[in-house]
Amino acid sequence: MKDFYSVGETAKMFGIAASALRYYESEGLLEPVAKNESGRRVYGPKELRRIRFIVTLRDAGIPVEGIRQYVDLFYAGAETIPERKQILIDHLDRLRQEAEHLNELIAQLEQMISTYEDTFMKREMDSRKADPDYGTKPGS
Amino acid sequence: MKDFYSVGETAKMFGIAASALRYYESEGLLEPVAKNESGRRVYGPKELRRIRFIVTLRDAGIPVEGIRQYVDLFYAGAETIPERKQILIDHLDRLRQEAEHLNELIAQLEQMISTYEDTFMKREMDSRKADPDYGTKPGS
DNA sequence: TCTTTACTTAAAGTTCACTTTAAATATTAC
DNA sequence: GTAATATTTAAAGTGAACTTTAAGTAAAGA
Repeated sequence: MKDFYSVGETAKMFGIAASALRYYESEGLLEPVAKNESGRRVYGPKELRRIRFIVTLRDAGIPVEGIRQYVDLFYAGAETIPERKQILIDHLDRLRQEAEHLNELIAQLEQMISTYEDTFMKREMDSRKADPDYGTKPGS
Repeated sequence: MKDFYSVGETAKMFGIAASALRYYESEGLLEPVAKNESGRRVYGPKELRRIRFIVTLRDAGIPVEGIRQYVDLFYAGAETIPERKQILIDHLDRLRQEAEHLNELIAQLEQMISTYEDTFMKREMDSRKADPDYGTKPGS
């Protein structure tokens, strides 16, 4: 279709806010975007590719600062390819650890919900022994 | 060992900050903690059990506000057990979705790192065609 | 005893990633 | 032509979950 888009159109394309695009630019994730005669940003195919890349990494949980470093390396040239790769590998490690932790939490919650199904709720925060007021309001 | 602990000792026990304990108290996750003659907080077995419960739920990603609701239900009595259970089930669902999303992201990053191992880094943000300056600094 | 460490409160500060606002200009829709 | 919508900037605001600060009191260690 078109080759060039406004900030609003571009934002909609990626499901983000126009202000987020300006923010990415201000943070150096995107090079200064070209402006038309009346000072409005014009996004071409090159910008769209970079935005797609940024959105992917953001979605993967890489912080804006990390992406900025990555982009800086990109501009530093091909000799930074191993370093860039390492950034992705490091983040992959973090994601895997996170996934592992998440699975532990899931197991813990499942335990809370099913194993103690009938009795746990009576003991969750206090045992009957320790809290004879169980089941009554604090001041009653 | 001891039956009662200071805020600092208690915090250390759970690997959180003393200020976090005061914060939880201020947010109604913990009932007002007893104070000694000189106005300092004293944490007994009952408090320790509740703190362990709170820390577990926080670790599971349940927001402070959600835990406050849970605690309120606890004080409302045994008839709120189904509702409390539902809160945990709802959060379990959220965790499972999160885990699923995380696995997709992991697969995506693995793809980025391994499938395009040798060529991807040259095409990640731009293709050669679209960016003939690839590998040089922006202004060169 | 002297000093370092721990605790108290209320209130302000922090971090991250944006979002919102304000005031001005420009474009689009009717 | 006019009104509504979109854009611009810099700067301030947001939300969550704490953390830090300030000013004061108390307890513990040498």
